[in-house]
Amino acid sequence: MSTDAPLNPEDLPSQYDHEGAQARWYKFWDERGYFHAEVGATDAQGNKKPPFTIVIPPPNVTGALHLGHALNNTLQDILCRQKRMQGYNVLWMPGTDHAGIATQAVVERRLLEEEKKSRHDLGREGLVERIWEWKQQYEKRILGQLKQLGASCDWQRLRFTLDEVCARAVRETFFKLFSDGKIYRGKRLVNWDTYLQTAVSDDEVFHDPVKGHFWHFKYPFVKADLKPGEPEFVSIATTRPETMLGDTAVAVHPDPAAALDKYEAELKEKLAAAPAKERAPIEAQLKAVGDRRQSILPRLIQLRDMAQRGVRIMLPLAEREIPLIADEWAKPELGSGCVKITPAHDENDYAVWQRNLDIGAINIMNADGTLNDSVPAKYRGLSMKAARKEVVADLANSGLHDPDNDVEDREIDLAHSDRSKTPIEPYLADQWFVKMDELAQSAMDAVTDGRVKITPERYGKTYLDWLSEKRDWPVGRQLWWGHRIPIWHVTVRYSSNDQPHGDLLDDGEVKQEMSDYAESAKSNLTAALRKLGLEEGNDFTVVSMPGDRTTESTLLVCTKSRIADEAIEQLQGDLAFSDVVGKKVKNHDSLTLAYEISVPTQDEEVLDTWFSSALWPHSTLGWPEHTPELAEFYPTSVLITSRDIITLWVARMVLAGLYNMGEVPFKDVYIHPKILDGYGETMSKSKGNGVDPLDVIEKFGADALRFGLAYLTTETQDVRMPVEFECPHCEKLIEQTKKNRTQPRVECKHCGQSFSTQWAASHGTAEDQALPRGAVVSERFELGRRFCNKLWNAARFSLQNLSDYKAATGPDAMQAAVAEPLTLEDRWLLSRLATTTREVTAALAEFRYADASRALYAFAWNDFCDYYVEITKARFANPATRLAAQRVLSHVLDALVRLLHPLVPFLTEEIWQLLNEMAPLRGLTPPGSQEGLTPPGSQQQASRDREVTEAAASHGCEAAESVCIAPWPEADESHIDAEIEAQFADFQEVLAAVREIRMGQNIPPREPIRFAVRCDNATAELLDPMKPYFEQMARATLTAVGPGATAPERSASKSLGAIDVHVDVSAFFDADAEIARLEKEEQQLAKHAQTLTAKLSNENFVSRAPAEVVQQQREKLAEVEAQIVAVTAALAKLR
RNA sequence: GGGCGAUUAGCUCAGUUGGCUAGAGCGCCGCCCUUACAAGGCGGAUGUCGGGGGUUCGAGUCCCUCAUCGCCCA
Repeated sequence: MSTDAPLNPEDLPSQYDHEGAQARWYKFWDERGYFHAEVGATDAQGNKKPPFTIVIPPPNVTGALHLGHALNNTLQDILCRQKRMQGYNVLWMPGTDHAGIATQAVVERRLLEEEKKSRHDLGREGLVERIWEWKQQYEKRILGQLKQLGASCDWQRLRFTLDEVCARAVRETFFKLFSDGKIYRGKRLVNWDTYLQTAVSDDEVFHDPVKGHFWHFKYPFVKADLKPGEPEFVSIATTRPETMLGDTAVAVHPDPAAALDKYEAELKEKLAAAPAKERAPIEAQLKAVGDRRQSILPRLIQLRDMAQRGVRIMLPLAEREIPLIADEWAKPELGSGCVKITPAHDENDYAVWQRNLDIGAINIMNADGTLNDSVPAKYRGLSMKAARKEVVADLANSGLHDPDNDVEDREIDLAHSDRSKTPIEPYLADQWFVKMDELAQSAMDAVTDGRVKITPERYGKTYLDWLSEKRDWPVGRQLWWGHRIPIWHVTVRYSSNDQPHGDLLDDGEVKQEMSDYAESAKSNLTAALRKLGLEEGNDFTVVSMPGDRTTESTLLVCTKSRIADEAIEQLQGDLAFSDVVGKKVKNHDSLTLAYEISVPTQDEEVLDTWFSSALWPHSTLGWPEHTPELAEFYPTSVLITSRDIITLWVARMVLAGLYNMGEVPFKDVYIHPKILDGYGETMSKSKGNGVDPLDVIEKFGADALRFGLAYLTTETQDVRMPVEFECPHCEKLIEQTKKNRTQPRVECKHCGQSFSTQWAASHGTAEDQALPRGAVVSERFELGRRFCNKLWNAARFSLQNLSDYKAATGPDAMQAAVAEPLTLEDRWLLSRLATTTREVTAALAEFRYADASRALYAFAWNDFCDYYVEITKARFANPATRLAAQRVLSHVLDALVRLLHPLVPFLTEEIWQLLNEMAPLRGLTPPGSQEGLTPPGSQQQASRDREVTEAAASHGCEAAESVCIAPWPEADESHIDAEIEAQFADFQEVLAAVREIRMGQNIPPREPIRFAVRCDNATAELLDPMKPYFEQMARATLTAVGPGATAPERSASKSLGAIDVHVDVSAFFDADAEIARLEKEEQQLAKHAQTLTAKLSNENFVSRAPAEVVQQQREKLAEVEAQIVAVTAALAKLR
C-alpha cells in the first residue's frame, strides 16, 4: 500500500474491511495488467511461460449473474490465479452470450409491458436495435459483477458471441458445414410457441398438468371397401379433437393378441412383486384384460385384417379418404384399441408416419396458431381452441359423437413454452439441421480415448449417452436476434399452359425436364455470381433441392461473407433467364412448361445460440484467422461448467473444435455442483429464493463468498443452501420459508419491523414498496466471513510483532540462525505447512476445491492461530527467542497468504501489502546458508543445497509487489516430519488435559495453577521447553516433569496412557466434580477396552488381519489399559 | 420407462484404496471481554452412518434389495 505515513499496525482495524480491500485491489491489479496475457510472455529468466487457458462459459446477457455464476466463476478464478502464481501464461478469456430466444423474449415482453408494442411494430431492425441496447446495459452489469467477485479475466480480450470476430467464425463454420453437405433442410416436428411464433427447444419446455377431456369419435369406413359383416365405423379417442382435421391414418395393432398377451404377462409379473395393499388395482387391470379378450380382441383382429387389405376410412368433416394401417403404436389394452394418426401435430404420430411414409402428413396450422388452408373453409383462421369446439359440435351433429356419453374428464400433462408460458403446439416445420453422425462420433472418440477428460468421471456417461443417439441438430430459430442464417433462397416455379399439374408430375419426361431446368438455373446463377467477382466454393456454394411443392425447386446459395451477401443483393433485379422460359415438352405437343424464378431472398431465420457457443474456444482466439493467440492458447486447458449443459454445450464445443481446428477445445472438463435452496429446489428469481451474489458480497464480502463456495464444492451433484432474508433494520437473519418467500413484505421476528421483498414492485402495495428491501442471503457464508476475519487478525497480530523484524539475509541473520536453532514448535509448524502446501496443490490439480479449502482452513485456524500464534506470544516476550519466532511467523504467514490467494484474493492482497511494508524481505534462511531447517543428521543432506537455493529463490528475498504474481509455494518435503508432529501432539494433549481439568474443577481462568507430568525422559525433554506456553495458554505452571514426577497431595489427574497429567487443585478442590469426571472417563475407557479386547481375542482377526493393524490395536489396548489403571487409582484415592 | 446422484449430530456437510471409540462448521449448554480476533477463546453434550440382507477377521466405506428425495433423458 502506498500511504505516505509509515504503517502503524496498532492502527489497523480489528475487523477485516472487505469493502475497502475490494475497492483498493481490483483496480490495482487491473492497472498493473496482471490479468492480461501476452502471446509469448516470458518469466524473469527469459524463459517462455507455458500457456494456461480457460474460456469463460459466457453468461447470457438476459439478466444479472446469480449464485450459480458466482460459483462457476469463482472456481475458474481460483485455477487462473493459482496457475498465474505457478508461472503460467494465464489467459482467462471473458465474454458474454447473446442467448437468442431468452434475450429476445425478455426484450419483447418489456416492449409489450411498457410500450404496448409487439416486435412487428418495430420491425426486424428496430427490435434488434432495442436488444443491442439491452445487451449493452446487462453486459456492463455482468462484467461489473465479475469484477466485484474478483475475477481475473483478461478484459482486453472481451468477446461477445454476436460480435464481428465471433460472427466471422460462425459464417466460416456454417459455410464449411454446408459445403461438406453436413447442413440440410428437412421437415421435423418442433415445439411451436404460437405466441412468440418460433420453435423452442426441448429444454425450453416445461410440463404442467391441466384439466382436459378425452373425447370419443367414430370414423366411417369407405363403404365400397367393406365386406359383409365388417364394421361400418372405427372408434378412436383423443384429447385434441381439432387435430383430427390433419389425420392421415387410423392405426390398429398388427398383432393384437400377442400385444395383449405381453401386457398381461407384464401385469402378472408386477402383481407377483407387489405388496399386498397394491395388489387390488393390478388384479382389476388383469381382469379387464381378460374381458377385453372377449369383448374387443376379435374386433381388433378383424380390423387388422382390414388394414392389411387396404380398407379406407372417410375422415369426417374434412371428407378425405385415409387408410387404416397396422402399427404397434396402437395399444389393444387401451380405449378402443385404435388410434388416430396426425403426423404433423403429434410426436408419436410423427414416429408412426416415419414407419409408414405413404400415409403422408398434413400441417393444419399457421405459425400464429390458427388453422390454415389445409382444412375445410369453415375452420380456416380459427384458433386451435376455437376449432376444437366447432369440431366436437360438428361431429356430434353428424352423429359420430355423443356429447352425453363420449366425453371423459382427464388431467393432461401439457407442454408449455418456458419463454411465453403458453401451451406448445407440436408443429411440422422446415428446419435447418446439422448432420451429427460423423461429428458426434468424433466428439465421442475424444472422450473415450482420453483426449478430453471429464471430472467427475460419471458425467462422461451423460456426454457419451447423449452423443451416441447422433440426433441431427436443428440449428435454425425463427427469431431476429442472432446470427442470421447465411443462405439465400431462389425458388424456381413451374407452371403449364393448360393442364392441371397433377397429371404432369408422374410423367418421367416432365420430371427430367424440370430437373434439367433447375440445373441450368443453378449454373446460370453461379455464372452471374462469378461475374460479380465471387469465387464458387470460396465465397459461395449453391445446391438445388426439391421445393415445398412438387411444382417447385429451390436453389440454396450459402454465402461466406458480407461481400458475398451484397453481391447477391445486387443480383436482385437481374435474374433474367428468358432463354428457357416457356419451353416446349417434347412428347406433349399441346404442352408448354413455363418457369418463374424468384429473386434471391435471404433466409429469415437465425442460428441456434449454441451454434456460436460451440465455437467459443477457438472463435474468441480469432479463428478462422491464424492468429498468434490461436497458436499459443488453443487448445485451452480446462473448461468449468455445470452439468445441465454437458450435452448442449460441452459436446458441441468438442465436435466443433475437432471439425474446425482438428484438435479438441480443452483437455479437462470440470463439472461443478448445482446450488439448491434449503428445500432442495433450484434457485430462481421466479421462486423468490434466488440469492444475488452482490447481496452476499455486500454483507459478507467477496472473499467470504468465494471461500464459502469453494468450501462446498465437493464431488456431489448438488449442494443445499438454506436461504434467509436479512432484515434491513436489525440485520438479523430470518429463515426463508416456502410461504414467506412469495410475499411482498415480511415482518422481522427479531425487531418486529417489516421489510419488502423482490415481489413488492410487482405484487405489493405502495406501502410495501416504500419499505426497505430485505436481501436474500445464506448463513452458509458466515463460515467464510469468520475465516477471513480470523486470518486478518492473525496477520494483524503478526504485523504488530514484526516492527523490529530482520529477514534472514546478511551476516547478523546468519549468526542468529546458528545461535538459535529452530524449536519443536517451529519445526512442527513448518512440517504442517509443507503437508498443507502439498495437499492444497494436489487438491487444486484435481479440482478438489473443498479439500483445498478445508485443508487451508484447518491449517490456518487450528495450527497457525490456535497454537503457533499463541506460542509466539510467549516467545516475543523473550528477546532471546524473538527473532526466530518472527522469522518463522512471517515466513509461514507469507506462504499461507500465497496459498490462500486464489481463494480469497482481496484479503490476501491486503495482508501482502501490509506485510511488504513491515517485512519487505522474507525468508527463514539466508541465501546460500547451509544452516537450514533440515534436522542434523538427516539423510537428506545431499539435497539440502538445492532446497536452500530454491527456498532462497522463491521466498528468501524481496517479496513480489503483489501476491497475484508471487510464486506459488512449493511444499518443502524436507520439513515434513512425522516424529515432530507426534511430539507436538503430546504437548497438545497435555495442554488439553490441563485445560479440561481446569474447566472440570471450575477454576477461574485467571487463577494460576500448578501441575506435574509423569512421563518418560524423552517426553520430558520435549515438554520442558514448553513451560512458557503452558503458562501462556493455560495459565498453568509445570512444576515437575519426568518419570519421578508425582501427583501433588490434592490433585485432579488425567491419564493419556504413557503420560499422566496431575493438576494441583488444592485451593479449589471439588471432589464430587472430579469423581464424576473420572467415572465418566472410566466408563468410556472400559467401553473402548472392551471393543479392543473383543477384536484381539478373535483368532480370525489376529491371524488374518495385517500384522501392522493387529499391532496397532495391541498398542492401543495397552494405552487404554494404562489409562484405566490411572483412573482407577485416582478414583480410589478420592473415595 | 431409462440413466445419474443423495440419504451420516437439530441444520449444512466431510469421511481417499474396507482398519473409526465416526469428524467439521453452524446451532445448543457451561465458563471467559486472558490487549490479534466476542465475526473470538476454553471446555462440554449430541449419531442404530435411511431400512433389510450379503461378502469379509473387520463395512459409514464393497455387493444385492427396498424406501424416500432430487436431477437428467425419453
